[in-house]
Amino acid sequence: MVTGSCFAERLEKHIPLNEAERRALARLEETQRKVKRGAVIQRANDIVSELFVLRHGRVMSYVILPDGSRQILRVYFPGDFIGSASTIYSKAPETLVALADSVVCPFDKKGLRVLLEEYPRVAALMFVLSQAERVALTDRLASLGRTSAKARVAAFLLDIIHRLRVMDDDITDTFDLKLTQEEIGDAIGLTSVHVNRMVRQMEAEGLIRRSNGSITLLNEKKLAEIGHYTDRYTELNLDWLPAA
Amino acid sequence: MVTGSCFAERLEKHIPLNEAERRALARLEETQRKVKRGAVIQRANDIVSELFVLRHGRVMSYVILPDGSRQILRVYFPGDFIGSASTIYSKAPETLVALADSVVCPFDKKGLRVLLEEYPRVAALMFVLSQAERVALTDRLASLGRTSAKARVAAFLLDIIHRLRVMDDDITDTFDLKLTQEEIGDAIGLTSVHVNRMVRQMEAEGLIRRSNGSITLLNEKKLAEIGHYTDRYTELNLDWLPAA
DNA sequence: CGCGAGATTGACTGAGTTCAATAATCGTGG
DNA sequence: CCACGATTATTGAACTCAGTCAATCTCGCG
Repeated sequence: MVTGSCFAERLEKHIPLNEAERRALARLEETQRKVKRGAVIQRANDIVSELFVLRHGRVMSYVILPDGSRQILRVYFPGDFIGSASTIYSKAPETLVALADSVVCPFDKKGLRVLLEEYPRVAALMFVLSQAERVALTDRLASLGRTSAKARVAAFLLDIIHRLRVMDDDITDTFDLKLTQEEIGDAIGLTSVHVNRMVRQMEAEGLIRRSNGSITLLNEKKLAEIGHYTDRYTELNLDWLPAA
Repeated sequence: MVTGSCFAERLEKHIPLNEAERRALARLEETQRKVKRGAVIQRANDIVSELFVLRHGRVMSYVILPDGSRQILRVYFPGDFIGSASTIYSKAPETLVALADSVVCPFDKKGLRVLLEEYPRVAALMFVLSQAERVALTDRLASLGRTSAKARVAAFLLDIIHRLRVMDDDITDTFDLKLTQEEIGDAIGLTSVHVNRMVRQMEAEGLIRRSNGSITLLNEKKLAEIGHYTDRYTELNLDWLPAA
């Protein structure tokens, strides 16, 4: 039997839930599906009616443009709600691939409907958290549109570590990226060659350290300055939502 | 007295509403505020608790990076819900400026709470439409990260005209952009000089025509091809939402 | 008519790409 | 546990798209 809900746990980082809400959210995670690293969870343009909560592991979403180039849209962590575009489109606009061996909990959008109908506070919360996603995306947009290669790498690394910290208090300054340099490039609009140059430069400057796949941020303050980075995950203010 | 709700009208482009829902939405637009072209509606980093429905005119949101460069995040049209980041942040992450003389309807986020609590179907609808915004942003992300200057201009123009068409059936192939070339550049991550080069090139190739501020798309098919553009506004499928 | 914002154009520069070759690492089967 | 094939990382050199700088032009408006 499932012990708890990853998604509820995430929401409770921001606002307390009551027992009924917690139970309702846990129901979304009743079905668990293991996916191996590299496996495609959802393919762009396939007909879908499922969405997912990511329970373990790591997932990315991307699109492939007609010329073959790839834009990675987002990297997801446990507790994230993914594939939500299927709530409005019958054909998936993006591909979902596991970056590490993962566990996803699929559920039909009809299941979401029941949740939204019966737990308006959860509906409000989900609407509100989708705003946080929106702001994160606009930050990326500014990063891609208006900052240098080095700034993009810095902002990307900071974004990842901040999001990991939301769910895992143990993380201090070191984390596993689980992305190749080519994937980093596809996320921030650079070639793998240039990502490499930036990464080595930052390493040479003592901003980061690398060993195996893991990265240590040696000077977060400086990195934030270089990347024009603003943390959008810790300062959420949800007091105005209905009480539990 | 207010005749109707711009926002409700927009929602009904996607799904029918009942009388009570319509009335509740109209309440969000009870207060109307006129803003002149160029006026700042909300300033980044100011403390805010208001959000807005745009009733008439046109508004843009942007951020200014520390080096002074600007990234325009989104252009808004009548019926759009703007400034929604104030639902989670007490300090505005972005600036809102009127691109034309406009009418916005401000309301406190507490007002949103009442709406979300009492009309779960509206809450669901708002959550779901925020997904459409998200997908639009990811399309822009792919555009900025992975496509050429010409492709970005093409995609940008197509995006604007498609969004105008959602609310205004009269629009065929001509529209007023109400943006300078510098602003277009700030929206798609280019300089005004290069936007100019692309625009003239596209004009010379017979893809668009310009007169005064208005633009005519002469070959939408070709433009969509160049810009790798996908229309995300007409194919929404919301059947699974609770019935009215 | 003159002013000022925006558009246009040309010459030059440079950040990031492309191409290509080599080195390091990883996963896997024997 | 090790060798081998396949990714992934690293580096150099040439190239190119878009940026920068700066001058000129256009047009709406007081």
